[in-house]
Amino acid sequence: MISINDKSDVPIYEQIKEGLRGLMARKILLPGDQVPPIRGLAETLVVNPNTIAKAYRELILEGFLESRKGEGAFVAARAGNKASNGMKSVRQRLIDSVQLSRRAGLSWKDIQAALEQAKEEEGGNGE
Amino acid sequence: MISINDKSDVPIYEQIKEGLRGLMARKILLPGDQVPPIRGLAETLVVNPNTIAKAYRELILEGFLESRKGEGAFVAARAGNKASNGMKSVRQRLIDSVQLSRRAGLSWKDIQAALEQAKEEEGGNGE
Amino acid sequence: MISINDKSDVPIYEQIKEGLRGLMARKILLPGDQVPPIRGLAETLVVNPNTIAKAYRELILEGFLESRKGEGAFVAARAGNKASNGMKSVRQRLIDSVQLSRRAGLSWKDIQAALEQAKEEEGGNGE
Amino acid sequence: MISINDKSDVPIYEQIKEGLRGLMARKILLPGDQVPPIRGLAETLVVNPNTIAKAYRELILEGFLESRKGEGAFVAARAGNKASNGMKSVRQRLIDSVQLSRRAGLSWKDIQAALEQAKEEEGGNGE
DNA sequence: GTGGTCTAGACCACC
DNA sequence: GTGGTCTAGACCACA
Repeated sequence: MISINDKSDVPIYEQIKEGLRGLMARKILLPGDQVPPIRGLAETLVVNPNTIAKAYRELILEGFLESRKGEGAFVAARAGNKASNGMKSVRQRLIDSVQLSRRAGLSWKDIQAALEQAKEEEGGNGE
Repeated sequence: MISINDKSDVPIYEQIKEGLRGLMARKILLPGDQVPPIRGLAETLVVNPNTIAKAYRELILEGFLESRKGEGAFVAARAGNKASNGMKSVRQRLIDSVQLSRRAGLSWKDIQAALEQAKEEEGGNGE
Repeated sequence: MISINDKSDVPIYEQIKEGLRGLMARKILLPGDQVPPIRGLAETLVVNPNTIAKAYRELILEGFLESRKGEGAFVAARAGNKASNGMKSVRQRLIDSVQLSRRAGLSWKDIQAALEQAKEEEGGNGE
Repeated sequence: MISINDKSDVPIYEQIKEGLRGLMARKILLPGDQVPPIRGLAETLVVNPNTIAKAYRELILEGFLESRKGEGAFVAARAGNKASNGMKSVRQRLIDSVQLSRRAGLSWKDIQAALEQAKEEEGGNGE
């Protein structure tokens, strides 16, 4: 459902937030759906439960999730639309990353090639 | 020679390291060449000399540079090859970044658009 | 745990690095063990936290330590073996130093006497 | 006549000074003897002539050498006796080095063994 | 002039 | 609380 790259310099809790937002934006997680319990997700992702808790807490503050005591956390009503907004930072980070690669000497051709490689590694299905 | 984006969340000293490694990989800086003096580079990049020193020191530890006290820092013998290898990791990081964006819900079209934006922000001259 | 001689011309951060590597090589610090927090160690050794941070950072780059943000720094998996190897270089440096003393005209007797003096200054407990 | 270890962290000019002082103390260089010309010694040791010049300059200031314009530098009258005094710093450095090794985890036995090894590498003739 | 070390103190991110 | 980055400025060693 969500995958983590713990070698990335992107904080784990951010990766989780973005993973969940992505699932919402792509309508895989729909309003009203329950998101995985903190403990369970922490176990499957092998991260500290506090880290999951932080991700959920922020998503709640940002209005993507709602928590119901004793039941768990659920996707909020208009989360799908909002999720597209939160995506700006993801985009900016990607741009930063490209610019860093440029400064490190990669040509645009190299970068395009890397992009193709990422596409292939994923399974090659365009979207 | 090297450019810095101090708004990026990539540490300045890392940007400097990668910039220099890029110049080595592209054979613009050749073994034996002197790299700019710490204080001078600090002045042109408008950063603290310690930050440059940190970058240089790590490049020395990694074998890309050699320093001769009182003389300056110089590109090490096999720095070019090592830098080319290091380039692979830069590339890998870019791929990681793209994959992370995908997981966060960006479409390939979004990613391509972000790439174009990065190109424009840079000045638009393809390579 | 670690002792510092700030009158030595060996940099403090180097003394700290070697002290820690020694503890690893002697299996007093085992893989997974947490090393003292930067600020705490800085306080007990009466040095600037940056100096400790520099030592830790280099040990991380060399693969002896791992750091987890917000948690602390920990002894890396195969640190013990690496440290034992590193010990060789310590030994070699000692040999270099002895040979330098010889070239400077010290007799073997002088050198032996110096060794005894070092032993006494330490507290005299053989090992 | 003199050998240099450019991997040592002892400055080259110090190694040269100590080498010369050692030759004086051991009566190999006698008062009135001419020491090698700066250029020649720089060439044989493969170091910067400035470095030799610095060593000579300091030895002159310390009274070990005398320079005669147009002729070269010569061992001063009572250099032999004085040389033994200069040896204190050499000794101290050796002690520092031993203490550093101790802090790095070497046992006294290790250190004694290293000493033996240095002796053997030299040729084994006690003095 | 060069690089190397150290201090003091700030601010940030993460847990 | 933890480590990470950066600044400002000092002092030293070397060429």
